[in-house]
Amino acid sequence: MTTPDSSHRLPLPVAQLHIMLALADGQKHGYAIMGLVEVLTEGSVTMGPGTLYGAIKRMMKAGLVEEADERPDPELDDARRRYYRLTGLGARALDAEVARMERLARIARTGWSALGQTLPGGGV
Amino acid sequence: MTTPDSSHRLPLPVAQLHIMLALADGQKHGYAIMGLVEVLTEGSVTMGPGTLYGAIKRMMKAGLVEEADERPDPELDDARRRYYRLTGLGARALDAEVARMERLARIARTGWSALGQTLPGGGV
DNA sequence: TGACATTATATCCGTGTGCGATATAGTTGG
DNA sequence: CCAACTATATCGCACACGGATATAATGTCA
Repeated sequence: MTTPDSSHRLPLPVAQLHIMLALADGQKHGYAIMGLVEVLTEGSVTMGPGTLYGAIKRMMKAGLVEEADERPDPELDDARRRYYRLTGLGARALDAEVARMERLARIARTGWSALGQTLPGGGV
Repeated sequence: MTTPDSSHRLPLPVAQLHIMLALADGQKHGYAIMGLVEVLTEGSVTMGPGTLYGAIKRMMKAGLVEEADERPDPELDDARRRYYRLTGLGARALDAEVARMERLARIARTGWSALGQTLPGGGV
C-alpha cells in the first residue's frame, strides 16, 4: 500500500509550518526564509540550512510549495537565489494547520467545557 | 510575570503538547489520555501506546509531568492505572507553548504587518 | 587589487520523535 | 467461560530536525 497523500495529514512538521508562514505573503528565496523564521519565532527558532533545504525538498515532493519562475528586477536580484512559493494545496494546508492551532489554543484557554460533549471516562 | 524557563526549548514536540493539554484540567491515567487526544484533535490524531508512553517517559525526565500518588475512590479506580499530572514547570511550558501558537496563528491571520518592524531584506 | 565578511545554496549524519506492531494481563459483561 | 475491552509497556523502523561542513558568488573597504 502506497503512501495515501501525506500532504493533508496534520499536524504539519514545525519546520514546514514556519516555512509556509514565511511564504504566506509572497514568494521568497531560501536565505530570506531563514531570517524570517527567526523574526517569526522571536528568535526562539533558528533555522539552519539543514532544516530548511531538507524541509523544502519534502514540501516540493508533497506539492505544498513550488519553485517560482518569476524573478524580481535584475538590479535587486541575485543569480544564486532560488525562489519558492506556496501552491494552492499548500495554502489550504496552512489554513487547516492554523485552524488546528487555534482550536488547541482555545481549549487551553477556555478549558474542556468549551467542547460541550461527554468526554471518555476514567478521568481523575 | 511568567518568565519562561529558558532551560527548556520551544516548540514542544506535538505529542507532548497533546498530552499536556489533556492533563491541563487535572490528573489522568494513560489510557484516558489516549482517548482525550482523539477528541482534542477531532480524530485527526490517534495516539497509540508507543507515542504515549515514550513521550511520557521523556516528559517525566524533563520534569514536565509527574506521577500522582492520589487515587480516586477505590470503587471508581482500577489498580492497573497510573495517574499523571502536570508539574509547575509543565504548566508554565504549556502556557508558553500556547502563547507561541497564538502568535503564529495571529501572524497567519493578520499578516506580517502586525509585527510592525523592518523585516530582513531580499524578499520578492 | 587583495582580504574578508556576508549572502546563498546544498549535503551529510547523529539523534530525537512519532508511531505501528506486538506483548502481557486484569476487568467487564453477555 | 469466553470474548471484548481496559490498561500499561517495549521494540524497531522511518522521518524530521539541526549542527557541521562545503562551495562559491557577491559586497565592502582600505
